[in-house]
Amino acid sequence: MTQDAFSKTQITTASDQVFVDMRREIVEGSIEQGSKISEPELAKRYGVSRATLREALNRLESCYLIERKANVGCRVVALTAERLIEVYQVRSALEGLACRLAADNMAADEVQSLKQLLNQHLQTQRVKEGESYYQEAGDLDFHYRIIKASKNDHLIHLLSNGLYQLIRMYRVQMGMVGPRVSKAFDEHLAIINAIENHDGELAELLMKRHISASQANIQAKFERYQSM
Amino acid sequence: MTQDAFSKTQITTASDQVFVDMRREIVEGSIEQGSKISEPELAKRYGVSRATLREALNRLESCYLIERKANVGCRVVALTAERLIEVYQVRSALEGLACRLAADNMAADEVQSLKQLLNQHLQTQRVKEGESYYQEAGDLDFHYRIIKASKNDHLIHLLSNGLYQLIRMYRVQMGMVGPRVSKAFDEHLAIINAIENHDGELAELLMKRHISASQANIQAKFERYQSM
DNA sequence: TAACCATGAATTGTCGACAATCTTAAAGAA
DNA sequence: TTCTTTAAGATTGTCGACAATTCATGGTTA
Repeated sequence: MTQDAFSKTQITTASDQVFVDMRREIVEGSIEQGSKISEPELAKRYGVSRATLREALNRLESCYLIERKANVGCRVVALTAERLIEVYQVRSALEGLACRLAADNMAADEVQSLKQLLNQHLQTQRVKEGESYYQEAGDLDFHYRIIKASKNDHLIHLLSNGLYQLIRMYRVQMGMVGPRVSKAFDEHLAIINAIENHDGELAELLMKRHISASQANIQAKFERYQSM
Repeated sequence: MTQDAFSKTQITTASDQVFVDMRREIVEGSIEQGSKISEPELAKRYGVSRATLREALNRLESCYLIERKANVGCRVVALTAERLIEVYQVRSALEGLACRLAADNMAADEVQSLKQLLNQHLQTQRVKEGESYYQEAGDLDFHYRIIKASKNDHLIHLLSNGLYQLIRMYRVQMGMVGPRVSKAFDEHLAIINAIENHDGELAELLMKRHISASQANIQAKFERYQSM
């Protein structure tokens, strides 16, 4: 079944629940990056059998949060500078594409709704000065809307189920809060304008730059983090 | 474990074997596209338990060859025109990126080796006139080398484990053999030249065009196929 | 007739136990 | 000492059975 990263999807089975729980714990760092995973231990902790746990592990592997080796076991993905660059290169290409498609497809009222969302975020931001949660959530929300507007289901799945948890893991564990708030807002605005004008080429370019800026930001933080 | 789509990776476990076997059968159409999958039936057929089979099913889902619904079951992916377009849009973006990175990274001797491979394919092509297998394999080989030359492991995984089996499925089941042989060869050559000159921008552009041409080709075939 | 509800069959999800493999640590040889 | 070998322990892979859910069939009612 397709587990969406953003909207709350229906959780029907026990392995669904374990998957969602573990995903959160890994992204937030409760389960440490790079650490070995013991199946018997985790199965006991979540109160399920190993079969159920392994089902969840398989899905976590699909979204790149853990790595498996046959007859050896699972390990939580390790956050490295190299991987960060790799992931952002892919993200840039895919979200650039999504943005171009959105510019082609998005109807006028959808654009208006997106603009409204952005203004709303700005207001919330002003009120809750310094509070980082809203920024992160707002940013995610903005990107997710554009991704969905691409109307390309395969692309949507690839980004929201495949890449975004890993990206979030870097951001959360690096404690991304930051001075990029207002700048990011301007960039978002420029992207919306390009989409509104159905200028796919420009929208793609702007999105790629926006993501590059985000990468530079997090990368700097990562290097500072590693030198400690 | 990471199952590579091209190079023959070590098969250690029973579910590995089932995964590889089923993958081939799905891609080649022995297991019909869109058909429902019965776990008990297939488990018996492959001579393994359901647990082992389900492990394989999970991996097949990761490379987009089957789709699961909770408490309902699995279904082989259905080949549709819409999905074909979606997949090729993603492929274009990702392989364009790979090609650009390859142009940045590839050493002179690697480029030479790739050129040699291409010439070799041309010769084989001339000898085995009309035989399509070599063309298909040659094309795959060429693309795979460039993908690997990107040196971006995440991208490599995404393409070779994620997208290529699905693309192959379309190509195989549409019976792609065809008049694009010599044209594709010229396009490949132009791409290599751009890479050799470390002109990443051009290499990316040419690769995207090459893939677009390939898409147009298979799409036409698909529409002809569907109208029958 | 058509729509709706039981009931049973079949399928998927989950469990605990066994087999195969890897890891660790101790014992022995160079 | 250091490297190799071996045996015990622990971990993963696989199996068959049970529980929960869905699907198909037939019967009932409007």
